[in-house]
Amino acid sequence: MSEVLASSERKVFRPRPRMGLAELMRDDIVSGALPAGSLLKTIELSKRYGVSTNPIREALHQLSGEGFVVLSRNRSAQVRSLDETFVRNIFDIRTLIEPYLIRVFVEQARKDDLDRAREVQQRLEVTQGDQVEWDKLDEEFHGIMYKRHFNGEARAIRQRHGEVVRALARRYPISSARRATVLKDHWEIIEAVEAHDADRAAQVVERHARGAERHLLLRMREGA
Amino acid sequence: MSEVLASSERKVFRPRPRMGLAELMRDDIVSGALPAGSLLKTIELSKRYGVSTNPIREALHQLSGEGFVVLSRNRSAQVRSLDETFVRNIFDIRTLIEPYLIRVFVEQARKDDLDRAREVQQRLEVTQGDQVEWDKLDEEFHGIMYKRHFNGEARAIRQRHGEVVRALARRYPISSARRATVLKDHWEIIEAVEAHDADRAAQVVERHARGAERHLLLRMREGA
DNA sequence: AACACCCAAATTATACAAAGTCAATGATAG
DNA sequence: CTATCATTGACTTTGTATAATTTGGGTGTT
Repeated sequence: MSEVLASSERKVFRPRPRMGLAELMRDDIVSGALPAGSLLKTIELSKRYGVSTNPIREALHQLSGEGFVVLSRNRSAQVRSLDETFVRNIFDIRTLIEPYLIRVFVEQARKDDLDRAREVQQRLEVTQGDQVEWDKLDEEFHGIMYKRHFNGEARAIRQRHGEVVRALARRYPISSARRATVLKDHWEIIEAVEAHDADRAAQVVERHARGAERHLLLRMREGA
Repeated sequence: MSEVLASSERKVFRPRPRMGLAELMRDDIVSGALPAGSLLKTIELSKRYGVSTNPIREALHQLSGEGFVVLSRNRSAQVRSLDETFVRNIFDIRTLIEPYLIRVFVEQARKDDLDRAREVQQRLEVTQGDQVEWDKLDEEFHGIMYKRHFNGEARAIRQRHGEVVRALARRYPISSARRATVLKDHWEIIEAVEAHDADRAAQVVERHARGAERHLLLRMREGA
């Protein structure tokens, strides 16, 4: 019937544009490309990301579940502000969860896990300038210790919070002093795990998280 | 142009059916109406709930964010199994978060909060048979102590986990022995808060949560 | 200032097209 | 003859498009 819209004009069902529209949008939120408080209108977003409104709405629902946007009926979604309070909240939870996670690793750590951790740690030592590479290795280091924990819920919470923190850290890069402290903490964690000292490992991990929080907050205050 | 579909046949845009399709579906999941592991096909669901597939897809995304269903690309969503492992995982996290939450309440508790808590507690004492009423009051009791905590992320996690547990508890009702223990725990919490003893409050709350976990697991094993 | 009205945007319904999944079927090699 | 692998087709999800309708906020009138 209607040849008005020739096939040249019609958008042509991008098969798998998606390796995560929600992930894309989350990155844009945390990186500041979608500023806190801004109104996310589905049509604008659909233009911005080159998809129709349906996937946008689904992504918004997912992000709402994750706490990055606030939905209200018949109103534009709003970007959740990622301020100091938010960072503090996230790190409070992280400070509870990470010691809980590491205790299991102390008991179940295999030799090849520890070898891998040491290897990653050595690569961290020589990674100087590159923030992204550093973040990747740091996540891998901790990921080795948590990835086999039975509590998938806890792992998921830590994972989500980690993504926020990493994205924020890209905005406020790490100092070299902090890097040195991180490296020291990591070696101490490895030592504690090798010694099967769960209490010490948990304690170091907690201190490690608190240190990361303090450093990020400091950077946010002076860098904003 | 097309009058082919007369208004008699066309579904007529239900104006505000939705105060939570996702909530409806979540209840059906936790209550077992949508059995664990079953495949959630969007068309079937749209018939079941009397809406079109669009809202269904959005609800599925939200439930996926909340962890009740598992989405994989190009495959039907699957209902997450709410088994013992899941309960244990949730309570592990709850056992970390609730003591953290109560500590702030010990410091900030107002007189009217405590009065209200006592009032709710007295209503709990006389609530015998009604599981739903009991759950409502129990949630209100703890809600009083947590609702003003600054950490909205932690509150949200606890809230979500609480909903699951309550829904499961409807399937495996509480025993009268457990009720007595809960009442004793609650008075002990009130006492600790009044005495400004954060450590004791945290300790009691942790024990309270562990007790709830043990009781629910027991019921699940014998009741299934 | 109170009120009605209008408009932009969201919400829902529906239809259709493209692409992935899965299983059954059939062909082929050993 | 049997086991393995490729093809096919039904079913399902994912995406695009558009119409009908509600909602909430802003605008203008009294």
